[in-house]
Amino acid sequence: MSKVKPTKSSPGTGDLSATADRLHSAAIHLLRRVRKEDAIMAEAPARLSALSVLVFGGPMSLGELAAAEQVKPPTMSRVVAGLERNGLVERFADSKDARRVRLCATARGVKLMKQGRRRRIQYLAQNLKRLAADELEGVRQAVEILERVLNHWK
Amino acid sequence: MSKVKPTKSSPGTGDLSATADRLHSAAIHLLRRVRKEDAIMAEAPARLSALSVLVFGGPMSLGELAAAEQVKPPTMSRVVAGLERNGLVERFADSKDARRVRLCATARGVKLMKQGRRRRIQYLAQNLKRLAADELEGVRQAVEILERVLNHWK
DNA sequence: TCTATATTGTTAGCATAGCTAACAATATAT
DNA sequence: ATATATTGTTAGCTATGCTAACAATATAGA
Repeated sequence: MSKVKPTKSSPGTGDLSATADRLHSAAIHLLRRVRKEDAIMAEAPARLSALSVLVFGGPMSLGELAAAEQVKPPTMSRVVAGLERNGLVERFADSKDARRVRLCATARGVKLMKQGRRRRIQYLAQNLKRLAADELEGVRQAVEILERVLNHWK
Repeated sequence: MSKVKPTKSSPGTGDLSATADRLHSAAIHLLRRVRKEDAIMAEAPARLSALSVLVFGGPMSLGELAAAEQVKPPTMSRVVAGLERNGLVERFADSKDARRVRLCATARGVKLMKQGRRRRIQYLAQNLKRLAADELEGVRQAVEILERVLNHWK
């Protein structure tokens, strides 16, 4: 996008602006690519993301899952309905509170996530080949930084 | 997320898998946050992204814009229709080829993009404050690496 | 030239995914 | 016992992705 020449000392506003824009744009395009790969799994991105939380985070209620995915309950309600229809998630009654629903990934759901993981390995490995080892390390560190920032976001 | 124990030899596979997953997840959550900010502008993400390409890349045809945004022409057709309805983009006839449409950002469209940029500066600046200068630099370099990878993606 | 093919963009129709508003069912507090 | 709060669903809106089918225009070939 913008050709920001390393403007002198202070990591200045212009630099930050460019980084913000480019990070935004990179995220958009990265997700578009990954979506094309995930299409083979016949599950849409929001579903895969929610399923991932259930598989790696363990069973939880609908509200908790919605909070984890930062969407409103009605949205998650429909996402879960789709996952349930496809046999990837099961609902159980909460013994303590009849309003709540306990959501669990099924064996098939877990299997699908593992397949997706394998697919992403292949996909990324194929496309990160031209990266030097230290560049890959740079990406890895940046992801950690981003996670930290996102977790403490205001 | 996943507890991938570094499975045997090849230095990368488990690590690469985790990086892939976390990068994917970080991108999803980053966009969700940014979308909440952009909501104030009353323009949806795909529109802002397309408008950004027009503002910073100059006028182009619908097909070119679709290619730049990696979506199919019908999708971009509707995105542009929305931008046009809101007075952010104008269409002009191509003098050489009556099938083609020349898309231009209006003054209002340019202004909106600049406001959005300013907003993102504030937004990111606010949330990157706790990053050390070298961490911020790390993010910046990682964005460059990602851009390069995305540009040469297969 | 006339005709066949290719390109460019639109429209229609489908699915996913976000939202708010309004509701039912259940828990909790007064 | 009644009022209020919480949890989740349903209905209905918008936006964004897709494919298929079409119209309009350009281009290539007989």
